[in-house]
Amino acid sequence: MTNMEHFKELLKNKGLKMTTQRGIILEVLSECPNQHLTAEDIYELVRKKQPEIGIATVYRTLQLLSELELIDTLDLDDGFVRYELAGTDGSGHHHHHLICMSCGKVLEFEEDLLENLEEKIELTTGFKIYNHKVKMYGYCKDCKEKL
Amino acid sequence: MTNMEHFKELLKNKGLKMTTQRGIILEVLSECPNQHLTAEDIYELVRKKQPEIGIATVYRTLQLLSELELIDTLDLDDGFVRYELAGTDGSGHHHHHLICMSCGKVLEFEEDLLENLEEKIELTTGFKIYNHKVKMYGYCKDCKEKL
DNA sequence: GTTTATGCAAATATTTTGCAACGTT
DNA sequence: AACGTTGCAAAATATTTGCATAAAC
Repeated sequence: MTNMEHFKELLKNKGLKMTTQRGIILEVLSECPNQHLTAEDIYELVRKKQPEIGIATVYRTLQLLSELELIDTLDLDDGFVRYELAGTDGSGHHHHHLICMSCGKVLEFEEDLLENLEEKIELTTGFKIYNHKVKMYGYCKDCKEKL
Repeated sequence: MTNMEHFKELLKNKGLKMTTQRGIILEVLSECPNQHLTAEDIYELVRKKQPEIGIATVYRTLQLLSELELIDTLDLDDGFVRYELAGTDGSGHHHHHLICMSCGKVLEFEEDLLENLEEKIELTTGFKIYNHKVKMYGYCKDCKEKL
C-alpha cells in the first residue's frame, strides 16, 4: 500500500476527509526523501502546486500526519521543527541521524543493533519501548579529513 | 573538580567573567539532577535567590553553558528547550531518556551498548562520532501494567 | 580603567487559533 | 445537508537583540 492509500484509509477510519491540500503535502514529502524540511520549506514547495494554500493548513496537516505516524519530526537544535516521511523502508524501523558538527550535513542510518539495546533496557527498567530517536553528532568523512 | 570550578576555569580561558548570575544559574541546575527544566523553570528558581535577574540573562547563560558543554539540551517535542547538567557521573558518557507516552514521565538511562553501535557506524560510514542523544518512547512500568 | 555582563524593553520568529467561507462525504 | 477543512489575519509563545548602566577583572 502506498503512503497515500494508507493516509486515505487512516482518515476514513477517523471520520476525517481527504482534501487536495492534504494530498499535496504528503506528495511533497514523498518527493523529498532523506531531506529534513521545515514547515516553511514545505509551504514553499506546496505553493508551487497549490499557490492559494495557507501556512496554517501546512502546520495543521503536518500535525495530523505526525499523529497518524506517517511522518517523523526531527530537531536539529536550530529552532525549526523538521519533518520527514516515517519508515521509508516499510520495515517499521525508523531511521536515525548522523549530524556533522563541521558542515552541518545530516546523514541517515538504519541500525538493528538498537534492538539489543531496547531489549536490555526493557529487562532492566521494565519500560516497554515502542520507538526511538537517535542523533549522533560528529564529523563526516570529508570534514574529518580536512581537520 | 566541581562543576563550578570547571565553569570558572573555562570562563577565564575565554576571557569571560564570572558573575553572581552565572554562578546561581549553574548552582540551580546542580540542585536539580535528573530534571528537565525549561528556561522559564530555571528563571523562576533563580529568582528565588536573585529576584532582579532578567530572563535574557538566563537564556544567555544557558547558551554559554551549552557551548562550554557543561549542560545538555533536551527536546521533548512540546515547544520548550529543556536543560540539564551534562555528564553527571564524570565518565564523559551522556545519559539518555526514556519517555513514557502515557504519563509523560521521563527516566534516565546510561548505556554502554551504544559504543558498539558507534564503532560500527564509524566503520560503515566514515563518520567520526563525538556524542549522541537517544530518546526511547514507550510505556513505563506503572503505565504498562494499567493498560 | 577597560571590557564584559546585565536588565529592560522591544523585536523576531515560529507556531497556533478564531472564524466565516468552502469542499467533501 | 451535515460536518470537517481551509485561508486569512490576529494572537500566542519562545527566544533574541539593542542599548544604557553596572559589575568584574
